[in-house]
Amino acid sequence: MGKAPCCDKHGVRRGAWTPEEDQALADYINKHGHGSWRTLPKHAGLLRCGKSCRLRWINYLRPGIKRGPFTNEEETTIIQLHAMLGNRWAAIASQLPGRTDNEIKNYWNTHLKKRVPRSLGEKHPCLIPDRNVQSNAPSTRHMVQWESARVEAETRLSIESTLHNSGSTTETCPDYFLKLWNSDVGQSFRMIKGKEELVSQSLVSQASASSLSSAKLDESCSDVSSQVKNTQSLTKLSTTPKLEVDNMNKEQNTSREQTISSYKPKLGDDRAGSDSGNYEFLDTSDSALKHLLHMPDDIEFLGHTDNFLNLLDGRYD
DNA sequence: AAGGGAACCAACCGCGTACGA
DNA sequence: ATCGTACGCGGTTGGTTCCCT
Repeated sequence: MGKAPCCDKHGVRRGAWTPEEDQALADYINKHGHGSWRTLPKHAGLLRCGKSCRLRWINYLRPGIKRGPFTNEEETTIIQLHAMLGNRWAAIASQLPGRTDNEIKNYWNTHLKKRVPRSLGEKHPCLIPDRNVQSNAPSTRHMVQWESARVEAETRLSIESTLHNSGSTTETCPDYFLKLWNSDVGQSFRMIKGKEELVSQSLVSQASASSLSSAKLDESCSDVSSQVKNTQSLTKLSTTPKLEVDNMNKEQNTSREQTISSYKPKLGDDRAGSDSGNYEFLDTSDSALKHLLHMPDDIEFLGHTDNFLNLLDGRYD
C-alpha cells in the first residue's frame, strides 16, 4: 500500500524550532485547535510539515508539560512500568502526567537503562526477590500478589494468543497491565515499593518489612482473586471458542472457590515450597496454572509455562 | 585553553493501524 | 472488501552541551 509522504520536502523547514515558530503554532492551536495536522502548517503560516508540528506541540508546547528532572517516584514508576510493558513509551507516559513519551524514552535510554539489570530474571528486584529474605515480610508477600496477578495476565495473554493464533491479543497487553497497575493490587504494590525505594535508590532488593496489615493482606488476596475473574471478562470472549467458553463457565462455578482457596494460601504461605516461600513464580506447573486460570484440564499449555518465563526473561534483551 | 569523546535531547523517519471513501 | 490517507508510536539520528584529559 502506497504511503503518501508526510510532507512536501521542498520548502519545508527542518531542525530546531525558533521561538517565532513556537509562538505561531501555539497561537494557532490555542485559537483553533489542531484539527488536521496535515493542513495545520498552511493555516498557521508555518513552513513545517504537519508531523513536525504535531511533535512540537505534543512534546514541547502542549499545556501541562512538565519540564525538569524526573523525581524518584517518577523514576520508579518508569522502571516498574517498563518491566511490565517494555518499550511502550506512550503507555508508560499515560501514567506520568505531564511527561511525554519522547521524554520518557530519552530518559530511559540515557539514565535508567544502564541502571536496570539486563536480564530481568537475574536481578530485577521487582520480579525476583532476594532469596535470602524471609518471604513473610508483608512487602514481599505483596510483591508476590502483584507479580502473581501480572504473571497471570501475561500467561493468559500468551495462551490465548497461541490458542487462537491471533496476533491481535498482544495489543491488549498494555491495556491490561495498566488496568492491573491501576488496581488496588498495583497501587498497594507501588506504595510499598515506594516506601522501600527499591528501584530508584539502589536497585538492590531490600524487601524490608512494611506496615501492611493482615487485613489489607487478606483484602489484597481477594483483589488477586478478583483480578483473576476480571481477566476472564477483560480478555474478550469473542476471541474464545464457544466450547471453551462453556467449559470455562462450568468450571468456574464448581472450581472457582476451590481455585481461589488453593490460590490464596500460596500467596500468603510463608513456607511454601523449597524456596521457603520466596517468590519464584510460585507453582508454575501446568496444572497449577490451569487451576489458577480456571482452565479446563483438557487444554494444553503447549509449553507456555516455559515460554512466558522465557518471555519475561528476555524482556530486557 | 583546546580537543575529543560522552551524554543528552529535540527532532526526524518509517512502520503499523484506524478510519473514511 | 479494498484502497488511500492521516495519525500515533517507537527507533534512530544529529546537533549541542558537558566533561575529561
